Amino acid sequence: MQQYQRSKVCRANSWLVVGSSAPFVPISLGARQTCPVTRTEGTSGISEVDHGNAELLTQSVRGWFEVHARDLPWRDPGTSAWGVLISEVMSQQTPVARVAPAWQRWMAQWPTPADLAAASPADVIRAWDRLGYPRRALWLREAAIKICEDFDSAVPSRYEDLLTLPGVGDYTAAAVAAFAFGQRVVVLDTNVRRVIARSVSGVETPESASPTVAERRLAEAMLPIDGAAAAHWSVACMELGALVCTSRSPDCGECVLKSTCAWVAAGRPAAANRARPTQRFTGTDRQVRGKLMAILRAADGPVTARALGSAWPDDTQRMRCLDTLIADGLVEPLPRSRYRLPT
DNA sequence: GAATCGTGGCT
DNA sequence: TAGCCAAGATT
Repeated sequence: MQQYQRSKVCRANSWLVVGSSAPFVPISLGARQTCPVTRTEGTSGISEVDHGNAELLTQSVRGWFEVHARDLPWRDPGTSAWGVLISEVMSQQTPVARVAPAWQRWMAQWPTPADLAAASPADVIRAWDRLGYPRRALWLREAAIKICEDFDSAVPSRYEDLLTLPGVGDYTAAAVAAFAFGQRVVVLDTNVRRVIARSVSGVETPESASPTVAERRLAEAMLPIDGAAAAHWSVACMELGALVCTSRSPDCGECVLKSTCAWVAAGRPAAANRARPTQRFTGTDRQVRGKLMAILRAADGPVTARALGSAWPDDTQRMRCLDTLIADGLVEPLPRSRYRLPT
């Protein structure tokens, strides 16, 4: 039998109410009375958000974070907005543990946007080392130049301005606005999406590949009113997703939300198998590009086409990859079939 | 929406 | 072992 909890509609957030004429049902059969959200039957819209219970959830995670947060270098209170931006871009699709030492070296070399704006592409590509996706290093340099030209050499604080920087998308713009400037913005990364999907919506993983409008509304409804508190919740939620509520093997027994988690209450049902094309890496252009870049990074000066031949035996694929690297601005072609990192 | 874009650790 | 996964952005 279902126990309905009729959540209170906060008048200040009444715009969140969607389809309020439909009957209320709990978000899942196992949802406890502390589940902060109910849905309207037959829709995916949010009916109501119980802000009291949402606050309990966010407070729990924030309290956990205060005890278990990793000691990452950019979490030093003295870190500049520039440092935050660098940490966020470096952390895109790259494990944080691998980012930390690179971030420290990077910040020592280019402590301000103006410093990086004066660097050469070759310098930033080498400093990027093996973080992966080296285009991010070029975008960061271009962002530094734009910051100097359009924003008086200071990292902009507005989400909309941050979005104009190359390599800065929704997540990174929101993360900088929140973590560097204490603004109340929804920070929806893969960790936050997973934690909310499980603890509130009762499903193992978010349904869609990219955040939906419904997800944003839900995340917005759960966001603490105060900007600093909202940012603290976001970073704490990300940390919980990274350390406890992980994608592959969540440690529910040690989770602060175990007693209120909708997914745990439902018996941790597995997500429906959606046949994703298993993305292999071996033999792809990405691997070849990586090998070519590794040779160019290690070389002091220009490299011959013959030297690059050792990267990959397939001439056609190797040359195709070299062309795309040139098109991306990661490689500079020279006369007599020689190549180098762009100066 | 789907494809593309590095790298290395973990299971 | 081979696949999965990691603080996404761009085209």
